[in-house]
Amino acid sequence: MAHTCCHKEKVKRGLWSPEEDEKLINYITTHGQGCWSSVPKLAGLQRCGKSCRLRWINYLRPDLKRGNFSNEEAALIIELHSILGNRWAQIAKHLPGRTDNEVKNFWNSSVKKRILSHNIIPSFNTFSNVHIPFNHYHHQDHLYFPSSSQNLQSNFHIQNPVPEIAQPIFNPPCYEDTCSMDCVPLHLNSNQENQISKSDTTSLNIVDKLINPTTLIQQYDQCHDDDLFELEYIVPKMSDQSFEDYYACSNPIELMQQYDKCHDHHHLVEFDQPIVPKLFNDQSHEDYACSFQESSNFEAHEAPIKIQGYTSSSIYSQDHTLEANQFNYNSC
DNA sequence: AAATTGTACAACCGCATATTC
DNA sequence: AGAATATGCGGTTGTACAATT
Repeated sequence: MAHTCCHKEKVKRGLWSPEEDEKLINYITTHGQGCWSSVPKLAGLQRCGKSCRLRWINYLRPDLKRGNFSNEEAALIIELHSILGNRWAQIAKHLPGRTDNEVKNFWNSSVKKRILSHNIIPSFNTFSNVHIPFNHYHHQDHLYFPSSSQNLQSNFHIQNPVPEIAQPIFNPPCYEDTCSMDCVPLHLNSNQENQISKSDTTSLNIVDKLINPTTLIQQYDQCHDDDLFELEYIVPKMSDQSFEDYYACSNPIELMQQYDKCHDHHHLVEFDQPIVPKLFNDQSHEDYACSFQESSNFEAHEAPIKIQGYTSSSIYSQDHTLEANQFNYNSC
């Protein structure tokens, strides 16, 4: 069935011929990108507008890089995928000259295959010791926590997911070395701080949204020997980070404007988007901790919190429950 | 050499959201 | 305001080619 944009026309489908490509290139280079639904008629193509758009964006655009992915690109895709999940378009925005389709195909062929065959998440080192030029992306776009609907487990079709309730095997050095969360340096203004400190329910909700320690440890126990891919959600470890180590989840221009407004670092609350940790160069999977998908849902006004005294040891209490007074909230 | 299987990636489909009328 | 249309996205399929049997 034809798309709505071309229901009146008889449309060709399948692979594009060189002649069709030429017509489309000629039209777009002459007239620019506009209303795709009118392109087929104007360009003399028996294709639907949607197909023309896809062909241009994914194949004919002059700024496309094409060719094999470099090790740096591969590592960046893996890194971004651990944060963004299957949001290929978002990932592709960080890879100049690459399309969402290309990234998706690359993931589904090369990376996924590697994961399934080795039962690991390929780390940067898997694709050689590359230096990820994150500074290049610092102000160009935004990063998000994983969405609630997407996670590694569903992406990889894991056969034996970590069970909801598992018998924890406590091994203190392991947590301290690999999974510590000494500080979650988010930011809060005084009003918000008061609101939170006056409401245990609210503060606990926020903490719970950020981290569910019991499940974190249980899951980590299940797979801390390089099977980190089995963790439900992998996020950068948050420890001893300053504002400089964070991105705000806004669009790049907005981010820069907001950053300019408050680069004295004392008015971060003016950011109206959640703030997330910046990815570091040379991070390995050891630099990651597990978090719940709900972490993506915390609201901007909830984000500016600082939690101190929150170590991986302390979160492992005997009855596996959290007490509100385990946390100190400090404005920044 | 032919048939089969595997792989990469181009293209399509359906859906959600945005925009226009 | 709501319907119609356009756009963008992610999942999936189709196809060409390579590798294997």
